[in-house]
Amino acid sequence: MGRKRTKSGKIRLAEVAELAGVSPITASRFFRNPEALSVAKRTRVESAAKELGYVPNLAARALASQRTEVIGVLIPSLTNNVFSDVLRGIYDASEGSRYSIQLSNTRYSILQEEKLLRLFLAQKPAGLIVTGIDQTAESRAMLEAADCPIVQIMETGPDPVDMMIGFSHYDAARAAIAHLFEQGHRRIGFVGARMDPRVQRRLDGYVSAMKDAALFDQRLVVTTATPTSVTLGGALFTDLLAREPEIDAVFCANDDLALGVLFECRRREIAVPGQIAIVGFNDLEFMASAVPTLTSVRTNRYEMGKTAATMLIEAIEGRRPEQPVLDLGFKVIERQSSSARRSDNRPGVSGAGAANKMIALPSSHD
Amino acid sequence: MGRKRTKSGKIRLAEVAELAGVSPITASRFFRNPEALSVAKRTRVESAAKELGYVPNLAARALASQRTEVIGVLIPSLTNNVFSDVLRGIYDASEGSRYSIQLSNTRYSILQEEKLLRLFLAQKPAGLIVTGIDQTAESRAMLEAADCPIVQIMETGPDPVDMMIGFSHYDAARAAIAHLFEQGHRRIGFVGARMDPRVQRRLDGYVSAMKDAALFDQRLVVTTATPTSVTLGGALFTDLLAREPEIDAVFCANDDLALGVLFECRRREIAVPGQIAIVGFNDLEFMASAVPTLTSVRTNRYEMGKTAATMLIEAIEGRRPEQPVLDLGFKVIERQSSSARRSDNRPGVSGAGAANKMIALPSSHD
DNA sequence: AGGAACGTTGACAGCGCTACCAGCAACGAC
DNA sequence: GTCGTTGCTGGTAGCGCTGTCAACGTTCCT
Repeated sequence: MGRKRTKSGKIRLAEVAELAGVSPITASRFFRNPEALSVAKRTRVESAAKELGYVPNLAARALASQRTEVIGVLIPSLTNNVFSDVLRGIYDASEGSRYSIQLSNTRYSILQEEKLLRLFLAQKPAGLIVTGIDQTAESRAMLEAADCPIVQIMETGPDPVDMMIGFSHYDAARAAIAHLFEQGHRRIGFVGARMDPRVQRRLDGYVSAMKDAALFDQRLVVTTATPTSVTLGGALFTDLLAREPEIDAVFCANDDLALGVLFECRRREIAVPGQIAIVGFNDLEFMASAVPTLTSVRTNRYEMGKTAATMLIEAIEGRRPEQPVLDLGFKVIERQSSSARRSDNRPGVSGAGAANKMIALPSSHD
Repeated sequence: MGRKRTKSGKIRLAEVAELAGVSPITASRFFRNPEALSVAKRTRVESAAKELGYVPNLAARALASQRTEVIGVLIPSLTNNVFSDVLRGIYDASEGSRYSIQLSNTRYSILQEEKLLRLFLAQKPAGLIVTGIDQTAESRAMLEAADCPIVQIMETGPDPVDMMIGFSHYDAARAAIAHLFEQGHRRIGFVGARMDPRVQRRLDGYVSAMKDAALFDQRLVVTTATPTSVTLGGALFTDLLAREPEIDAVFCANDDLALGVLFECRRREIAVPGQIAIVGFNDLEFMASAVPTLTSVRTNRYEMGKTAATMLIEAIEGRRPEQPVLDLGFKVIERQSSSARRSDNRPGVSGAGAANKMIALPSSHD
């Protein structure tokens, strides 16, 4: 009557239990909460499972327990370097745990995010990682009604749904501008692409810092909804120069744009930082090795992903972190591209030689 | 008797069936094979499902049907730009289908890959995408025994497990070297990092091309197992120059290295391409916007991911592609950094000006 | 010595869905 | 008119695991 071996030849929990001489339910407990077993049975089940090469059937487990061991991750982009670092952190943290990552790409659309959220939630994930704090009202309601831990990543803000880990893009932008002020720059342009909420907040930080110094001018701001790229950095900078030839610095909303600006300067024989200083955002690896080296705002992307996933897993397992909102901060990494202005006698258009001399400038930090 | 509404308040198939006035099994069929229903019942079930907001329980479905709707993807790195493009293609292709992507990172370890493969296979995935053709014997055996379609991506080779989509890294490297030969370069260095199998094959292609021209010299090759980076490109190039100061071109195993070499040249005031030509690999976005623009070998990464996933899904659903092995090819995109050597009178060390003149050179393609 | 408290174990009854097969009507072939 | 054949539908019986609860033995307290 009782089926012996399953037709597919797969090892089931029942086989393990039989070999170990315990009931199936005891074997089941071994995999969920080993401490609940006596040491004798624990070792018996363990060796039986190993001997048979038992692998639990996740679908059956999910069905019976009414929950899955899936962590849903919603990010806006798969190509942006920023997110690949975050993702790597998330995957690293999930590795070795029982949880698996289910990734979806919102493509910077909060409507798409809402749709994906609905899909995820229907499968009762163990936890959820979502990007940012700008969800639709509907998404927000779903998140709040969800009976699983949730971490919002990439930025901090008031009113977290549950846990939150990130930093203030607004403050980071202000710090970048403050650094440029310190170095003696005054007419500082802003170059931004994609203009997702976090880039927007960087712009807000830029605007407020400039206004505080009574230096704000709308003509200094060039943005586009187009996805970011190095080439785009050059194009936006070209626009900026056309509007406002007298700028002495550019704050770029990300490093790709900054690199594009650097190349465009080289193309136009504009000395960096002699004539124009450049500051990027994120501190991608290449910033330290460009010529001149490029100043940027370092953000802890890998740590953000890793910590988010770690916190989430802890919370799933009932150990809520003492500190549900974490600000990982940022750091302005000062390099050659934003060194102090030397003098007023700007090098002429044949300034390529001058640009080369920049190499002699000391790299401030890092 | 029969339980009415599930305690969790969730809508089940039974509720949909009841509202539609059909048996549960008929409702079930609607979601798997709508054509099998009469038009009347089909529309009834459809509207009932919509009205109740029914979402199928994937765990139950997987348990009952003994298979999942998960496509496993094994890639070696999450940070490498190359893979993020491939991944984007895979996710784009899976979107809208019933299949979900389960991603794992082998970290360039075939042992790790074997472990992950075992894990994946135990959950009976609907299909599998694996990177490359260098699996362990054990992995290979598991793949061959797997009863699901499999696509190997990133390169082509003999003896596919099932389907395969990629290109020949060996041929691509040879084409890059042939291009440099055409431009008059002879002492061509090779710079490579990580040295995973595909980079190794690029090196093999380089070696064979150089040997064919009787120009091979072991001192021209600088490699390291270290993961690639822009900074590393500069360091490896420095090594190469120390070994062999008389080189006139560098073939970089990827674009990050190429950018690092470019920066190092700038730092050393070596004219590109006047004194040294640079060719990269992959044709990342920034290559077209560097100064000088950088020649690279374009590979169709996004298409590779997208086509792989599309082929896989087709195969899962029983429509095996007529052509199970697909070579997506490559293309040498000739840009300023590898333009023809002009003359023998090399510009002096103050060659930065000369480098700037490069801007005037026409960009060949793209 | 009695009883509470604890730690450990097992029986039962599904979780929500689908594979399998049987049934039934409608239709055409002979 | 009988017999397949086809198209559609439904019943039965699980898929492999776990939640719940009861039962058991042991220890410790009073």
